[in-house]
Amino acid sequence: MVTLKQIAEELGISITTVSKALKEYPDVSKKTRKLVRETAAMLNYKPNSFAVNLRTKESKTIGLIIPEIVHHFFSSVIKGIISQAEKKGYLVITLQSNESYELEKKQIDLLISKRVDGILISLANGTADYKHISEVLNQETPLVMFDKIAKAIKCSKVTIDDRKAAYKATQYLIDIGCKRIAHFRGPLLPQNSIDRFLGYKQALTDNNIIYDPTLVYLLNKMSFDEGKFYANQLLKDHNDVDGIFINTDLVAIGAISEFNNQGIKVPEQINVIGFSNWFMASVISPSLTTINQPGFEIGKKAFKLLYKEIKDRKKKKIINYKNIVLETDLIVRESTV
Amino acid sequence: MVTLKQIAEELGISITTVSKALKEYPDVSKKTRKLVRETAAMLNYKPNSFAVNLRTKESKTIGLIIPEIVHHFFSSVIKGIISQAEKKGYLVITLQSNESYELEKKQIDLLISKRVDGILISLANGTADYKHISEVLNQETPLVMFDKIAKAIKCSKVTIDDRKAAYKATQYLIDIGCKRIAHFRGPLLPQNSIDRFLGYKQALTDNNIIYDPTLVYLLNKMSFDEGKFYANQLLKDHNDVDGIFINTDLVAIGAISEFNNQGIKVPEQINVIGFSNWFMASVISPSLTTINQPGFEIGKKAFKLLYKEIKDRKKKKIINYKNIVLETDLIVRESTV
DNA sequence: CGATTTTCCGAAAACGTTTTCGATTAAGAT
DNA sequence: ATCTTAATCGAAAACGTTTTCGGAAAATCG
Repeated sequence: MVTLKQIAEELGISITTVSKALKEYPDVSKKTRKLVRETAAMLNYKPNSFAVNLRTKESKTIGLIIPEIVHHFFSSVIKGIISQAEKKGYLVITLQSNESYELEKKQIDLLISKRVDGILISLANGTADYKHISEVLNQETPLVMFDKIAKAIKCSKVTIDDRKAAYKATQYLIDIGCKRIAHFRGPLLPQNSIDRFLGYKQALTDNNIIYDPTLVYLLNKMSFDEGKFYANQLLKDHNDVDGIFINTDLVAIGAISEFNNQGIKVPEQINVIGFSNWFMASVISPSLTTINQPGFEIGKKAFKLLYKEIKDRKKKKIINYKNIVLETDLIVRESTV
Repeated sequence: MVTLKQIAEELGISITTVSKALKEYPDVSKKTRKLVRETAAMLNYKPNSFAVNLRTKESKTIGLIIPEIVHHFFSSVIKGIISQAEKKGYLVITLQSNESYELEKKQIDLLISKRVDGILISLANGTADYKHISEVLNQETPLVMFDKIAKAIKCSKVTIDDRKAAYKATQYLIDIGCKRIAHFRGPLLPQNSIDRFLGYKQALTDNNIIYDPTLVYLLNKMSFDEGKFYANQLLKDHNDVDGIFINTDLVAIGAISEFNNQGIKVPEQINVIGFSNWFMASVISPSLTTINQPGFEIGKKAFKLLYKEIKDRKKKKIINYKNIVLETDLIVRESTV
């Protein structure tokens, strides 16, 4: 591995001059600059990033913690983050919390130890207290949250308006004539499922439909099988339901599968709307009407915010945290009339 | 940020002793070791990894280059790699080549510049020459390939036996009574689609079924829509096909969708087998019979090989490259009788 | 031609570790 | 008491870069 020293010896000049020449300092003559550049290229010189890091105190690396990698939405986010980071010369270290608070804590520690320049995180479902996050903030390490956030923490965030999106979905069901609209909701944590439930409820009351709690089913694992299970349950409990807004595409697909099996026609007998717009939703039949959750965009925006904060901190600027809320679209497909 | 120096001053001993105490050197007394440990903990000391890297010449970080992140198989691989790496104290930097040779080259350069301890890579479809890979190997940087590999390169590899898997799939179609079996194959690069085609062909001839080239369709983008398109084409060209082995689940799902639309019963009229076992395959209807490509396992094994090579190189051991070929299973579902 | 400015270069310190090797002290042996 | 050995510590070099600051040489000016 060739070093500045070797280039210096090769040319009979000092290390200092070589270093400055390569960084285009104005106080080294154009002639030597060129000379240094050429021999550096010839020797295939690559700066030792360990030394650079030590000297400059930054690694041009950020950490990313997500609950689950094998997941259409999150992998889209990762892609958005990485694509944007690469443009700015940043590399990203990805970690998976597996929805576990304990792991999340360890991983934050790991990243801090590695001295990443910043952290991007979507909280695990299991995370209820935020000491580990506060510590990061105290250490002056930039951090931005996305999707599954903690409202109480003072930092930049990028999310969608779950409540509004859910409202939009429910309103659509109402608009196409549904009178009895059920909802499969998620657990009490994270906030997202609460907001989606609230949006659903709000849409009902705004349209003078009385909210019936028995039409709301609380799922825990949010799996395909749970979708099937509760679809079956729903059919037993209520024979008059004509529309259903479901917290997650995967569950919705499970429900549709169950409806198919039982000979219930979607959308003729029951209209189904999912949430997230997983790729899957477009290829099943009937294809699923759903809310598009722009993962790639969320990732890009999250990185941009983090990048700005890193830069601002370096310039000792005061940083004002932003709260970006991305728009969601209702994507109408075959599961609604 | 607290350093060794600060701990040393706090205790009135030398930096050397502090460092050695923390690393449990036997030449520092148990008493001081304990003392140092305690004050280090009290001051919340975290070694500066930049300095450690510089000194030890290793970063405990590996690079990972994959063609596409938003992809069930690859994200499973990532998960496998990260989970295993974490256990061994390694962090992983993920990059996406987007199936582009140029990008792949740049990213390899980037990782080398960052001085990762090793590289894991699945080649882009666009890569035909391997100079960039050879360079890595020349630099003595451990590298292992997985899934989309270059047979010509001397390094460890982990793959599945595409040919055998395809043979298995085709044989199954024959076993359940199919007489006219079509195949949707992938492009000429990477090797995988060739091998799968070869496996298909072999199974036919081994069963005394004459190979009919008009039953093989070469797709390029391997998309859902292409699946639909060629399914339609197949129906026009041949009315006697009773089974089809398709290179990729996504295409297979497209084909099934087209068959559904045209009122062709799967599996009664046409049996369909896919490849990869994307999650999607289990939730569509009819659910898809397919070959399970164990992404998570591939990732784990790939990291383990890389890890071993990193260790061996440090010990100046001679390294013998391994070629791990993982078993695949045929997962029978509703798309075959 | 002397004075002043500009241009160009390099010495040296610093970043925070790790590790070698020699020094000092304490303990044990004679 | 002296000598040997073991136990404990620290000085210093090294990893490869960046950057400050001062100095020498060259160019400009009066």
